[in-house]
Amino acid sequence: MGGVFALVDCNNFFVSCERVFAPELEGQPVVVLSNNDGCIIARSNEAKALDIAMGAPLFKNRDVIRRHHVRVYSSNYALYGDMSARVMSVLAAFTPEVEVYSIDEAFLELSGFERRGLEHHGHDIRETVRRWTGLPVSVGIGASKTLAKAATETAKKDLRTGGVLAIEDEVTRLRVLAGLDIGDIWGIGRRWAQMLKSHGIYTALDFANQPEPWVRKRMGVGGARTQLELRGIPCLDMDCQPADKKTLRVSRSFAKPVRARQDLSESVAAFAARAAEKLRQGGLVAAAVSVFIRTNRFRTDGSFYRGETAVALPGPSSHTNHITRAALAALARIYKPGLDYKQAGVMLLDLAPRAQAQSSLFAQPDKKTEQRSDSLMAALDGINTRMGRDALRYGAAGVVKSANGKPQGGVYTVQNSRSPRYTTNWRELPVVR
DNA sequence: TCTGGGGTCCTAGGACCC
DNA sequence: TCTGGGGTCCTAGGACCC
Repeated sequence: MGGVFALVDCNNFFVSCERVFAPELEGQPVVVLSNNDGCIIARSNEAKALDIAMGAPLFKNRDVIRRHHVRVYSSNYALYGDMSARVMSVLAAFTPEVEVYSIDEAFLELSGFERRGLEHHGHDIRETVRRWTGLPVSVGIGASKTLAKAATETAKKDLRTGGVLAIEDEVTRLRVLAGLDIGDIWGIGRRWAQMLKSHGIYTALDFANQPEPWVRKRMGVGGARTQLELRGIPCLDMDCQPADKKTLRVSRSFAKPVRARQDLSESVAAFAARAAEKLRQGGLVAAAVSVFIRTNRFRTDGSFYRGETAVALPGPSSHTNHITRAALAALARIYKPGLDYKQAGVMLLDLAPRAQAQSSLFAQPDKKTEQRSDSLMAALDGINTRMGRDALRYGAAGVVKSANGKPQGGVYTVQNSRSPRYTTNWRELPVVR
Protein backbone atom coordinates (compact mmCIF):
# COMPACT_ATOMS: atom_id res chain seq x y z
CA MET A 1 0.00 0.00 0.00
CA GLY A 2 0.98 3.65 0.03
CA GLY A 3 1.78 5.78 -2.95
CA VAL A 4 4.90 6.77 -4.78
CA PHE A 5 5.38 10.51 -4.89
CA ALA A 6 7.79 12.32 -7.17
CA LEU A 7 8.69 15.98 -6.98
CA VAL A 8 9.98 17.67 -10.10
CA ASP A 9 11.64 20.96 -9.26
CA CYS A 10 13.15 23.37 -11.78
CA ASN A 11 16.70 24.36 -10.84
CA ASN A 12 17.14 28.10 -10.17
CA PHE A 13 13.96 28.54 -12.19
CA PHE A 14 13.93 32.26 -13.02
CA VAL A 15 17.63 32.28 -13.85
CA SER A 16 17.25 29.16 -15.99
CA CYS A 17 14.41 30.82 -17.94
CA GLU A 18 16.69 33.76 -18.72
CA ARG A 19 19.43 31.36 -19.83
CA VAL A 20 17.19 29.54 -22.30
CA PHE A 21 17.06 32.73 -24.36
CA ALA A 22 20.53 34.00 -23.52
CA PRO A 23 22.83 30.95 -23.63
CA GLU A 24 25.88 33.15 -23.06
CA LEU A 25 24.72 33.31 -19.40
CA GLU A 26 25.58 29.64 -18.97
CA GLY A 27 28.38 29.29 -16.41
CA GLN A 28 28.08 32.97 -15.40
CA PRO A 29 26.78 34.24 -12.06
CA VAL A 30 23.22 35.53 -12.62
CA VAL A 31 20.56 36.93 -10.30
CA VAL A 32 16.92 37.93 -10.81
CA LEU A 33 15.33 40.74 -8.80
CA SER A 34 11.96 41.29 -7.14
CA ASN A 35 9.59 44.11 -7.99
CA ASN A 36 11.18 47.55 -7.90
CA ASP A 37 14.49 45.73 -8.36
CA GLY A 38 14.61 45.60 -4.57
CA CYS A 39 15.63 42.07 -3.56
CA ILE A 40 17.43 39.11 -5.09
CA ILE A 41 14.85 36.36 -5.53
CA ALA A 42 16.70 33.91 -7.77
CA ARG A 43 20.37 33.00 -8.10
CA SER A 44 22.40 30.80 -10.37
CA ASN A 45 24.72 28.27 -8.71
CA GLU A 46 27.64 30.60 -9.47
CA ALA A 47 25.85 33.44 -7.64
CA LYS A 48 25.09 31.15 -4.69
CA ALA A 49 28.79 30.29 -4.56
CA LEU A 50 29.50 34.02 -4.09
CA ASP A 51 27.41 33.92 -0.90
CA ILE A 52 24.64 36.06 -2.34
CA ALA A 53 21.71 35.20 -0.08
CA MET A 54 18.15 34.46 -1.14
CA GLY A 55 15.94 37.50 -0.55
CA ALA A 56 18.89 39.77 0.14
CA PRO A 57 18.48 43.44 -0.78
CA LEU A 58 20.24 44.40 -4.00
CA PHE A 59 21.94 47.42 -2.43
CA LYS A 60 23.75 45.24 0.08
CA ASN A 61 25.27 43.20 -2.73
CA ARG A 62 26.41 45.96 -5.06
CA ASP A 63 30.07 45.31 -4.34
CA VAL A 64 30.12 41.59 -4.94
CA ILE A 65 28.02 42.09 -8.08
CA ARG A 66 30.47 44.59 -9.50
CA ARG A 67 33.57 42.63 -8.52
CA HIS A 68 32.38 39.37 -10.09
CA HIS A 69 30.44 40.79 -13.01
CA VAL A 70 27.20 39.21 -11.84
CA ARG A 71 24.47 39.58 -14.48
CA VAL A 72 21.38 41.21 -13.01
CA TYR A 73 17.83 40.86 -14.36
CA SER A 74 14.53 42.42 -13.32
CA SER A 75 11.81 39.79 -12.99
CA ASN A 76 9.92 38.89 -16.13
CA TYR A 77 6.81 37.05 -14.97
CA ALA A 78 5.28 36.86 -18.42
CA LEU A 79 8.26 34.78 -19.50
CA TYR A 80 8.44 32.64 -16.34
CA GLY A 81 4.71 31.92 -16.34
CA ASP A 82 4.81 30.77 -19.93
CA MET A 83 7.89 28.58 -19.43
CA SER A 84 6.22 27.07 -16.37
CA ALA A 85 3.17 26.10 -18.41
CA ARG A 86 5.45 24.36 -20.91
CA VAL A 87 7.15 22.33 -18.21
CA MET A 88 3.81 21.31 -16.71
CA SER A 89 2.49 20.13 -20.04
CA VAL A 90 5.58 17.97 -20.56
CA LEU A 91 4.99 16.40 -17.13
CA ALA A 92 1.35 15.76 -17.93
CA ALA A 93 2.53 13.46 -20.73
CA PHE A 94 4.11 11.16 -18.12
CA THR A 95 1.13 10.67 -15.83
CA PRO A 96 -2.37 12.11 -15.48
CA GLU A 97 -1.73 12.57 -11.77
CA VAL A 98 0.13 15.86 -11.71
CA GLU A 99 -0.22 18.44 -8.96
CA VAL A 100 1.15 21.81 -9.98
CA TYR A 101 2.50 22.92 -6.65
CA SER A 102 4.10 26.24 -7.59
CA ILE A 103 5.44 28.05 -10.61
CA ASP A 104 8.51 25.80 -10.67
CA GLU A 105 7.46 22.56 -8.95
CA ALA A 106 5.03 19.72 -9.47
CA PHE A 107 4.23 16.49 -7.66
CA LEU A 108 3.63 13.35 -9.71
CA GLU A 109 2.07 10.10 -8.55
CA LEU A 110 4.17 7.24 -9.90
CA SER A 111 2.56 4.11 -8.43
CA GLY A 112 2.93 1.33 -10.94
CA PHE A 113 6.26 2.49 -12.31
CA GLU A 114 8.28 0.54 -9.74
CA ARG A 115 8.90 -2.36 -12.09
CA ARG A 116 10.51 -0.07 -14.62
CA GLY A 117 12.76 1.33 -11.93
CA LEU A 118 11.77 4.61 -10.33
CA GLU A 119 15.14 6.25 -10.66
CA HIS A 120 15.34 5.30 -14.31
CA HIS A 121 11.91 6.82 -14.81
CA GLY A 122 13.04 9.97 -13.01
CA HIS A 123 15.95 10.36 -15.39
CA ASP A 124 13.60 9.94 -18.30
CA ILE A 125 11.43 12.79 -16.99
CA ARG A 126 14.43 14.99 -16.37
CA GLU A 127 15.88 14.51 -19.82
CA THR A 128 12.57 15.00 -21.58
CA VAL A 129 11.90 18.31 -19.82
CA ARG A 130 15.41 19.45 -20.70
CA ARG A 131 15.02 18.49 -24.33
CA TRP A 132 11.59 20.04 -24.83
CA THR A 133 11.93 23.24 -22.79
CA GLY A 134 15.66 23.79 -22.31
CA LEU A 135 15.19 23.87 -18.52
CA PRO A 136 17.16 21.77 -16.00
CA VAL A 137 15.11 20.04 -13.30
CA SER A 138 15.78 17.83 -10.30
CA VAL A 139 13.61 14.85 -9.42
CA GLY A 140 13.09 13.34 -5.97
CA ILE A 141 11.00 10.26 -5.26
CA GLY A 142 9.69 8.85 -1.96
CA ALA A 143 6.80 7.33 -0.06
CA SER A 144 5.45 10.75 0.99
CA LYS A 145 5.53 14.24 -0.42
CA THR A 146 7.91 15.37 2.30
CA LEU A 147 10.31 12.52 1.50
CA ALA A 148 10.10 13.38 -2.20
CA LYS A 149 11.03 16.94 -1.28
CA ALA A 150 13.94 15.73 0.83
CA ALA A 151 15.13 13.53 -2.02
CA THR A 152 15.03 16.50 -4.41
CA GLU A 153 17.08 18.62 -2.01
CA THR A 154 19.70 15.90 -1.90
CA ALA A 155 19.63 15.31 -5.66
CA LYS A 156 20.34 18.99 -6.21
CA LYS A 157 23.27 19.14 -3.85
CA ASP A 158 24.89 15.79 -4.60
CA LEU A 159 26.21 15.85 -8.15
CA ARG A 160 26.76 12.08 -8.15
CA THR A 161 22.98 11.60 -8.31
CA GLY A 162 22.79 13.18 -11.74
CA GLY A 163 19.83 15.23 -10.52
CA VAL A 164 17.59 12.28 -9.65
CA LEU A 165 17.21 10.41 -6.37
CA ALA A 166 14.64 7.83 -5.28
CA ILE A 167 14.24 6.83 -1.64
CA GLU A 168 13.26 3.21 -2.09
CA ASP A 169 14.70 1.52 0.98
CA GLU A 170 15.34 2.20 4.65
CA VAL A 171 19.09 2.62 4.22
CA THR A 172 18.61 5.41 1.69
CA ARG A 173 15.93 7.08 3.80
CA LEU A 174 18.21 7.21 6.84
CA ARG A 175 21.14 8.44 4.79
CA VAL A 176 19.13 11.25 3.16
CA LEU A 177 17.55 12.40 6.43
CA ALA A 178 20.87 12.33 8.27
CA GLY A 179 22.36 14.61 5.63
CA LEU A 180 19.51 17.12 5.64
CA ASP A 181 19.62 20.18 7.87
CA ILE A 182 16.50 20.65 9.99
CA GLY A 183 15.85 23.99 8.29
CA ASP A 184 15.78 22.36 4.85
CA ILE A 185 12.80 20.16 5.64
CA TRP A 186 9.62 21.11 3.84
CA GLY A 187 7.31 22.45 6.55
CA ILE A 188 10.03 23.58 8.94
CA GLY A 189 10.65 27.31 8.60
CA ARG A 190 13.06 29.71 10.27
CA ARG A 191 11.32 29.96 13.63
CA TRP A 192 10.85 26.26 14.15
CA ALA A 193 14.36 25.45 12.95
CA GLN A 194 15.69 27.86 15.57
CA MET A 195 13.51 26.36 18.28
CA LEU A 196 14.49 22.78 17.36
CA LYS A 197 18.20 23.58 17.26
CA SER A 198 17.95 25.08 20.72
CA HIS A 199 16.80 21.61 21.81
CA GLY A 200 19.70 19.88 20.10
CA ILE A 201 17.76 18.73 17.04
CA TYR A 202 19.89 19.47 13.99
CA THR A 203 19.04 17.05 11.19
CA ALA A 204 15.88 15.72 9.59
CA LEU A 205 16.74 12.36 11.14
CA ASP A 206 16.96 13.87 14.64
CA PHE A 207 13.51 15.35 14.09
CA ALA A 208 11.97 12.17 12.69
CA ASN A 209 13.18 10.26 15.76
CA GLN A 210 11.84 12.77 18.30
CA PRO A 211 8.94 11.54 20.50
CA GLU A 212 5.62 12.34 18.84
CA PRO A 213 3.89 14.02 21.81
CA TRP A 214 6.81 16.41 22.19
CA VAL A 215 6.50 17.47 18.55
CA ARG A 216 2.71 17.66 18.74
CA LYS A 217 2.85 19.86 21.82
CA ARG A 218 5.33 22.38 20.45
CA MET A 219 4.48 22.43 16.76
CA GLY A 220 0.83 21.46 16.54
CA VAL A 221 -0.71 19.18 13.97
CA GLY A 222 1.43 20.60 11.15
CA GLY A 223 4.66 19.57 12.85
CA ALA A 224 3.27 16.15 13.74
CA ARG A 225 2.29 15.59 10.12
CA THR A 226 5.74 16.53 8.84
CA GLN A 227 7.28 14.07 11.27
CA LEU A 228 5.06 11.19 10.12
CA GLU A 229 5.77 12.03 6.50
CA LEU A 230 9.52 11.85 7.15
CA ARG A 231 8.98 8.40 8.64
CA GLY A 232 7.40 7.35 5.37
CA ILE A 233 3.76 7.56 6.47
CA PRO A 234 2.00 9.78 3.92
CA CYS A 235 -0.37 12.37 5.39
CA LEU A 236 -0.66 14.64 2.37
CA ASP A 237 -2.54 13.46 -0.69
CA MET A 238 -2.12 14.46 -4.28
CA ASP A 239 -4.23 17.50 -5.07
CA CYS A 240 -4.60 17.54 -8.83
CA GLN A 241 -7.47 20.01 -9.01
CA PRO A 242 -6.27 23.46 -8.08
CA ALA A 243 -8.20 24.42 -4.93
CA ASP A 244 -10.64 27.31 -5.07
CA LYS A 245 -8.95 30.50 -4.00
CA LYS A 246 -10.28 32.05 -0.81
CA THR A 247 -8.47 35.36 -0.93
CA LEU A 248 -6.82 37.41 -3.63
CA ARG A 249 -4.29 40.13 -3.08
CA VAL A 250 -2.73 42.93 -5.08
CA SER A 251 -0.02 44.89 -3.31
CA ARG A 252 3.11 46.80 -4.16
CA SER A 253 5.95 48.57 -2.48
CA PHE A 254 6.57 52.07 -3.74
CA ALA A 255 9.92 52.96 -5.22
CA LYS A 256 9.59 56.34 -3.48
CA PRO A 257 7.60 56.98 -0.30
CA VAL A 258 4.06 58.25 -0.80
CA ARG A 259 2.69 60.84 1.57
CA ALA A 260 -0.20 62.69 -0.07
CA ARG A 261 -3.58 61.18 0.49
CA GLN A 262 -4.52 61.71 -3.15
CA ASP A 263 -1.53 59.68 -4.36
CA LEU A 264 -2.27 56.88 -1.94
CA SER A 265 -5.92 56.84 -3.00
CA GLU A 266 -4.91 56.52 -6.63
CA SER A 267 -2.66 53.59 -5.86
CA VAL A 268 -5.28 51.82 -3.78
CA ALA A 269 -7.84 52.41 -6.53
CA ALA A 270 -5.43 50.94 -9.08
CA PHE A 271 -4.86 47.86 -6.89
CA ALA A 272 -8.61 47.48 -6.42
CA ALA A 273 -9.18 47.64 -10.18
CA ARG A 274 -6.49 45.06 -10.84
CA ALA A 275 -7.85 42.80 -8.10
CA ALA A 276 -11.37 43.05 -9.54
CA GLU A 277 -9.99 42.14 -12.94
CA LYS A 278 -8.25 39.04 -11.55
CA LEU A 279 -11.48 38.15 -9.79
CA ARG A 280 -13.45 38.26 -13.03
CA GLN A 281 -10.80 36.25 -14.83
CA GLY A 282 -11.29 33.53 -12.23
CA GLY A 283 -15.08 33.68 -12.51
CA LEU A 284 -15.30 34.68 -8.86
CA VAL A 285 -16.99 37.24 -6.67
CA ALA A 286 -15.85 38.68 -3.33
CA ALA A 287 -17.86 39.46 -0.22
CA ALA A 288 -15.46 41.92 1.39
CA VAL A 289 -12.46 44.11 0.64
CA SER A 290 -9.52 44.65 2.94
CA VAL A 291 -6.92 47.39 2.56
CA PHE A 292 -3.57 47.78 4.24
CA ILE A 293 -0.96 50.55 4.19
CA ARG A 294 2.39 50.61 5.90
CA THR A 295 5.39 52.83 6.34
CA ASN A 296 8.97 51.57 6.04
CA ARG A 297 9.11 48.41 8.15
CA PHE A 298 12.89 48.47 8.31
CA ARG A 299 12.97 51.72 10.24
CA THR A 300 14.22 51.12 13.73
CA ASP A 301 13.17 54.42 15.30
CA GLY A 302 9.78 53.08 16.35
CA SER A 303 7.89 55.14 13.78
CA PHE A 304 6.56 52.11 11.93
CA TYR A 305 2.85 52.29 11.23
CA ARG A 306 0.66 49.61 9.73
CA GLY A 307 -3.07 50.02 9.25
CA GLU A 308 -5.43 47.40 7.94
CA THR A 309 -9.18 47.11 7.86
CA ALA A 310 -11.89 45.28 5.96
CA VAL A 311 -15.14 46.60 4.54
CA ALA A 312 -18.01 44.32 3.52
CA LEU A 313 -19.46 44.79 0.06
CA PRO A 314 -23.24 45.35 -0.16
CA GLY A 315 -23.40 41.95 -1.81
CA PRO A 316 -20.92 39.53 -3.46
CA SER A 317 -19.49 41.33 -6.46
CA SER A 318 -16.68 41.48 -8.98
CA HIS A 319 -17.45 44.95 -10.27
CA THR A 320 -14.57 47.39 -10.35
CA ASN A 321 -16.64 50.28 -9.08
CA HIS A 322 -18.08 48.36 -6.09
CA ILE A 323 -14.66 47.10 -5.10
CA THR A 324 -12.92 50.43 -5.60
CA ARG A 325 -15.52 52.26 -3.56
CA ALA A 326 -15.18 49.80 -0.69
CA ALA A 327 -11.38 49.97 -0.87
CA LEU A 328 -11.37 53.76 -0.68
CA ALA A 329 -13.78 53.65 2.27
CA ALA A 330 -11.41 51.26 4.02
CA LEU A 331 -8.45 53.49 3.24
CA ALA A 332 -10.22 56.46 4.80
CA ARG A 333 -10.40 54.58 8.09
CA ILE A 334 -6.70 53.80 8.31
CA TYR A 335 -4.99 56.72 6.59
CA LYS A 336 -2.95 58.94 8.88
CA PRO A 337 -1.65 62.17 7.37
CA GLY A 338 1.99 63.14 7.49
CA LEU A 339 3.47 59.65 7.19
CA ASP A 340 5.70 58.32 4.43
CA TYR A 341 3.99 55.20 3.13
CA LYS A 342 6.14 52.54 1.51
CA GLN A 343 3.61 49.86 0.71
CA ALA A 344 -0.10 49.37 0.20
CA GLY A 345 -2.36 46.57 -0.86
CA VAL A 346 -5.92 45.44 -1.49
CA MET A 347 -7.15 42.00 -0.50
CA LEU A 348 -10.45 40.50 -1.62
CA LEU A 349 -12.01 38.14 0.93
CA ASP A 350 -14.55 35.30 1.06
CA LEU A 351 -14.32 34.51 -2.63
CA ALA A 352 -16.92 32.29 -4.23
CA PRO A 353 -17.72 31.14 -7.76
CA ARG A 354 -19.82 33.75 -9.45
CA ALA A 355 -22.45 31.23 -10.56
CA GLN A 356 -23.44 30.17 -7.06
CA ALA A 357 -23.05 33.52 -5.36
CA GLN A 358 -26.14 34.70 -3.62
CA SER A 359 -27.08 38.31 -3.72
CA SER A 360 -27.60 39.89 -0.36
CA LEU A 361 -31.24 40.18 0.64
CA PHE A 362 -30.74 43.85 1.24
CA ALA A 363 -28.98 44.71 -1.95
CA GLN A 364 -30.78 43.14 -4.84
CA PRO A 365 -30.10 45.34 -7.78
CA ASP A 366 -32.73 45.17 -10.47
CA LYS A 367 -31.83 42.85 -13.31
CA LYS A 368 -31.36 45.55 -15.89
CA THR A 369 -28.83 47.53 -13.91
CA GLU A 370 -26.88 44.40 -13.14
CA GLN A 371 -26.79 43.30 -16.78
CA ARG A 372 -25.68 46.71 -17.89
CA SER A 373 -22.85 46.80 -15.41
CA ASP A 374 -21.84 43.24 -16.32
CA SER A 375 -21.48 44.17 -19.95
CA LEU A 376 -19.52 47.27 -18.98
CA MET A 377 -17.02 45.06 -17.12
CA ALA A 378 -16.84 42.64 -20.06
CA ALA A 379 -16.11 45.51 -22.42
CA LEU A 380 -13.43 46.87 -20.09
CA ASP A 381 -11.71 43.48 -19.82
CA GLY A 382 -11.98 42.94 -23.56
CA ILE A 383 -10.30 46.22 -24.41
CA ASN A 384 -7.56 45.69 -21.86
CA THR A 385 -6.87 42.21 -23.22
CA ARG A 386 -6.48 43.53 -26.75
CA MET A 387 -4.71 46.79 -26.05
CA GLY A 388 -2.56 45.77 -23.11
CA ARG A 389 -3.25 45.94 -19.42
CA ASP A 390 -4.43 49.30 -18.16
CA ALA A 391 -5.18 50.65 -21.64
CA LEU A 392 -8.50 51.66 -20.10
CA ARG A 393 -8.84 52.55 -16.45
CA TYR A 394 -11.13 54.17 -13.98
CA GLY A 395 -10.32 57.82 -13.28
CA ALA A 396 -9.80 57.08 -9.59
CA ALA A 397 -6.64 55.15 -10.43
CA GLY A 398 -4.86 58.28 -11.59
CA VAL A 399 -2.41 58.79 -14.40
CA VAL A 400 0.70 56.94 -15.45
CA LYS A 401 3.64 57.73 -13.19
CA SER A 402 6.12 54.92 -13.56
CA ALA A 403 9.79 55.65 -13.81
CA ASN A 404 10.30 53.72 -17.04
CA GLY A 405 7.05 54.48 -18.84
CA LYS A 406 5.34 51.23 -17.92
CA PRO A 407 1.74 52.01 -17.02
CA GLN A 408 1.15 51.18 -13.39
CA GLY A 409 -1.89 53.24 -12.50
CA GLY A 410 -0.68 55.75 -10.00
CA VAL A 411 1.96 53.46 -8.49
CA TYR A 412 5.56 54.47 -8.53
CA THR A 413 7.59 51.46 -9.60
CA VAL A 414 10.84 50.81 -11.39
CA GLN A 415 12.13 47.89 -13.40
CA ASN A 416 15.41 48.70 -15.01
CA SER A 417 16.67 45.50 -16.58
CA ARG A 418 13.85 43.23 -17.65
CA SER A 419 14.54 40.79 -20.47
CA PRO A 420 12.17 40.71 -23.47
CA ARG A 421 8.91 38.75 -23.17
CA TYR A 422 10.33 36.26 -25.67
CA THR A 423 7.41 33.87 -25.64
CA THR A 424 4.31 35.95 -24.99
CA ASN A 425 4.68 39.17 -26.93
CA TRP A 426 4.84 39.25 -30.72
CA ARG A 427 7.04 42.30 -30.76
CA GLU A 428 9.59 40.66 -28.46
CA LEU A 429 10.00 37.26 -30.11
CA PRO A 430 13.61 36.11 -30.34
CA VAL A 431 15.06 36.54 -33.80
CA VAL A 432 17.00 33.72 -35.45
CA ARG A 433 19.55 34.80 -38.04
C1' DT B 1 19.56 56.65 -0.33
C1' DC B 2 18.18 51.57 -1.64
C1' DT B 3 14.77 45.89 1.64
C1' DG B 4 8.96 41.44 -3.15
C1' DG B 5 4.38 39.61 -3.74
C1' DG B 6 0.85 36.23 -3.06
C1' DG B 7 -0.98 32.55 -0.70
C1' DT B 8 -2.61 28.65 3.19
C1' DC B 9 -3.55 26.64 7.65
C1' DC B 10 -3.65 26.42 12.75
C1' DT B 11 -4.34 28.19 17.41
C1' DA B 12 -5.77 30.92 21.22
C1' DG B 13 -8.96 33.78 23.20
C1' DG B 14 -13.22 36.32 23.51
C1' DA B 15 -18.20 36.83 22.63
C1' DC B 16 -22.28 34.73 22.68
C1' DC B 17 -25.76 31.18 23.21
C1' DC B 18 -28.22 27.43 25.47
C1' DT C 1 -24.61 36.23 47.77
C1' DC C 2 -23.82 32.00 45.90
C1' DT C 3 -22.68 30.53 40.72
C1' DG C 4 -21.72 25.28 35.10
C1' DG C 5 -20.36 23.37 31.13
C1' DG C 6 -20.10 23.05 26.47
C1' DG C 7 -20.60 24.41 21.70
C1' DT C 8 -19.90 27.69 17.83
C1' DC C 9 -18.31 31.59 15.58
C1' DC C 10 -15.15 35.26 14.82
C1' DT C 11 -10.72 37.57 14.89
C1' DA C 12 -5.90 38.33 15.43
C1' DG C 13 -1.63 36.58 15.18
C1' DG C 14 1.77 33.30 14.08
C1' DA C 15 3.64 29.71 11.57
C1' DC C 16 4.48 27.88 7.02
C1' DC C 17 4.97 27.73 1.57
C1' DC C 18 6.82 29.49 -3.14
